[in-house]
Amino acid sequence: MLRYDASTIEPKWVERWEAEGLYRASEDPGDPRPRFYALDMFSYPSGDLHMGHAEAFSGGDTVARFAAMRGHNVLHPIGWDAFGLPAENAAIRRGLHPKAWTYDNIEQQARSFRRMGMSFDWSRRLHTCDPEYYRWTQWLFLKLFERGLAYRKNSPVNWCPNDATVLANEQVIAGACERCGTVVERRDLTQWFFKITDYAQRLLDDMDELVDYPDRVITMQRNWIGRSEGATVRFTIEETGDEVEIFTTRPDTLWGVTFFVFAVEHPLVRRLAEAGGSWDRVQPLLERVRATPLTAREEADTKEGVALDVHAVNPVNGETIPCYVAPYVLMEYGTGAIMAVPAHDQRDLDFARQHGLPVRVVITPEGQERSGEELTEAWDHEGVMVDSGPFDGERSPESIAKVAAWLQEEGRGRASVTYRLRDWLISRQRYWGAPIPIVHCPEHGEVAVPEDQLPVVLPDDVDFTPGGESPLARHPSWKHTTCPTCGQAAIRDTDTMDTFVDSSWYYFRYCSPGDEERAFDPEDVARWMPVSQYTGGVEHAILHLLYSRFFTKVLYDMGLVSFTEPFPRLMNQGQVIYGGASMSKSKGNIVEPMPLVERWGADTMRLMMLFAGPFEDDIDWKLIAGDPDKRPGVTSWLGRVFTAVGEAAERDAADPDDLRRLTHRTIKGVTDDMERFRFNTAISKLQILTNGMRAALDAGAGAREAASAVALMLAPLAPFAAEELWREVLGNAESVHVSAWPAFDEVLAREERVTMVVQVDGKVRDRVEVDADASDQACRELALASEKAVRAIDGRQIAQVVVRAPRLVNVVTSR
RNA sequence: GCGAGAGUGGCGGAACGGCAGACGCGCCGGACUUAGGAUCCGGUGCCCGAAAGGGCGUGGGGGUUCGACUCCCCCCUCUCGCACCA
Repeated sequence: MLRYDASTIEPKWVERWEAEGLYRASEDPGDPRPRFYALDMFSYPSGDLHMGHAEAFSGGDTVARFAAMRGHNVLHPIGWDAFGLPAENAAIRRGLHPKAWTYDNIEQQARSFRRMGMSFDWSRRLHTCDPEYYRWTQWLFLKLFERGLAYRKNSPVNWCPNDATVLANEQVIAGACERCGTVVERRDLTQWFFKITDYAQRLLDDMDELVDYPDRVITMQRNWIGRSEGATVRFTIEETGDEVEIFTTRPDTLWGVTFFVFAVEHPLVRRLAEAGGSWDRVQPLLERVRATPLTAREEADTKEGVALDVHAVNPVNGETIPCYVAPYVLMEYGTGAIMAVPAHDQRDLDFARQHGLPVRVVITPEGQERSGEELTEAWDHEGVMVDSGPFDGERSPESIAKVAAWLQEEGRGRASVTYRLRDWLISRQRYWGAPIPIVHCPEHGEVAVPEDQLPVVLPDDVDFTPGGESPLARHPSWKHTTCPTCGQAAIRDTDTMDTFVDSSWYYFRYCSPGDEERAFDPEDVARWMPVSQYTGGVEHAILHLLYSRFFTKVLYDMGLVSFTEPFPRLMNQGQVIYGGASMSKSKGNIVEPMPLVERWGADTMRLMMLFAGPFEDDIDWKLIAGDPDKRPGVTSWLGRVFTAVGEAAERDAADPDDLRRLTHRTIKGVTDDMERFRFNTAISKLQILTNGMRAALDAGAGAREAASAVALMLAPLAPFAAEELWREVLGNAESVHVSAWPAFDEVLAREERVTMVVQVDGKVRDRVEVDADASDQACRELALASEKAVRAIDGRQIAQVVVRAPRLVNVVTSR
């Protein structure tokens, strides 16, 4: 009897596949096969592979293998997103150099990927921390700089006074530094930004091209970009004559404005406070807010604010209203100043009540009077405009566009659009990243490093522990250079780029691995891209995907690529959790995939992941794993597949008809499931076919056709077992992974006899075997002849008989 | 607060508006075994019943339909995302 033993099968095929170059994408221009670019979100080398990798790459690899068997020339590359803070911090904790730590992890992960049997084209392997790679990251920075899409400005950041370093928002936990627990401060630093806001509208519009995306990713991106339509209106400060613009989505409430509020960072605040004589009251507020960490700002309490003691003139009615400065108005959104309409905005109402400001109702529910003084909740629903000059009686919200048009005519404002999206801050005052290829010249300012001097190499001999300024700035010689323009002494930019810059273009590089002349060859990219199927975690639903979409549009504008969306199809795997919570070291609930692979095999690991449920759903390992020393269910199944295929291979008899029908029905169903990434139901159908083979073999019949079909369909899911069966047991010469996906015979796939359900008044009373092509009339007669149905009808009159041949007859009685 | 998604046996999960619980795990019983963490066979939603059979069942309540896990409305719970966005 043929026994299944992963430990002898799997290492053997890892080596043979490698020797045969089985997964190398073909660059032969004469290759007639359609291309298929199967892309997995590349790995971050923070240690060995974890369960999340195991699941995501199991799915991605299944997609790639299925595409290959369906006749595609598949590009399935792998690489490492290897720069960045997590690696740097982990290395510092261990007293290692980030480079050594990172490359060690990459090697470890690469070994694990091989052991798992991933069908990668290893010849395209890349690491974003290689100078050969980040040279082109720097080149892309320069291209953005040339186009005015990379610029420097002063911006507030989170600052840990103990570690003396800037922290990313994600590193601030409850207002404190994640490493030392010190309360984080706010500092203003000059930083590099990418002008992604220029592309806000295109990033929205082009979502139409994302043909197969999870809805929630679309929604999250849409919300993140946060487009709001409304109007920009110009108010004048009475005391100083300054003109101040505000953005509002509700220009129809302009006649209800009773005060005006500035954000604390608004550039006019100090001047106005001095003009109004309120500076001694305003200054403490500004200082307090400045000292508050950015992350805590958002939770800051309600309606504090200070009167500036100056006034704004409402351009629609000439009214004079008091001005305030308050933290609830954000400098980052709109213009950093707002018109306040307490009757129709809850925040404004809260503020008005706190500060004793008037409330004026200008939109009322149809036919109702409302007094502002009695209002407890702002009215933000539709209604009719009142006390609104020329617009009295107009219906809101339809009137919004009319008011905006009128503002424009009158020269007091204009219809406008505002986005929540902000420019992408890419500066990091940390060591482990691609240096920003800019030289600061005392005479010429920010000067691009000439392309032929790239890469600006990250030096190894750096004290990279955080401590006051960029580690690169502390290097004794690195930053000293000459200005490319004038040759005078100049200083390199000592910041490095956000890791997300590295990962925003790696999928282009895969198309032209090792190209020393350019980031990628447009012809290679034209041949392979856009990506056919992108697979990865939903945690990248916003940043990585948005940045990649942005980069692609910039490259399109540069004429280097002919498409504007890099990933029209995206598949998100769920997370692997444990006991309802994410796995983490502090919870002590981490389960690693490699021990499972060593013990039961990579095929078992893959099948456990894919059979656990729909690919996009979370997997709670605690619920599906069972005893780690006991043979998992999917392993037992592979064992049954082996014995059945082994017996079938030795038997001469033909497959019996009912097994043949089951085989073809299974091919049809599994093909459909695979196309829709329904791996769990595909596996279930293969298990049913396995059971069918067992029954046929036990009855003394053959099962060779079924055996071949099983081996082929198993190939994308359990590649080692499938290969062993295909080549060693069934005696095929070619690898199962370059064999054609099985075809099915429509006639055989159709069922011959089906179970017809007989219902009486909607309740199942009998089941009758009928021919699959039975007529309505025949089904009706059979149903009415059913003894059980007759008993259930119990002599009542039949009001209606619903027939859905051949599956169902429902006899409705009158009562 | 706003937005999105999800609630089905002991568990993971199946079900073009038409047999609810496929497939698997677990469990129960049996076979083979020195052994079982191996393998094979049978059973397994809940309740009543010896059985035949009957009743109840997809978070709760309404609705549409001959027929609803599926479609519509309201509510509850959970998960995720955003969160003073003017």
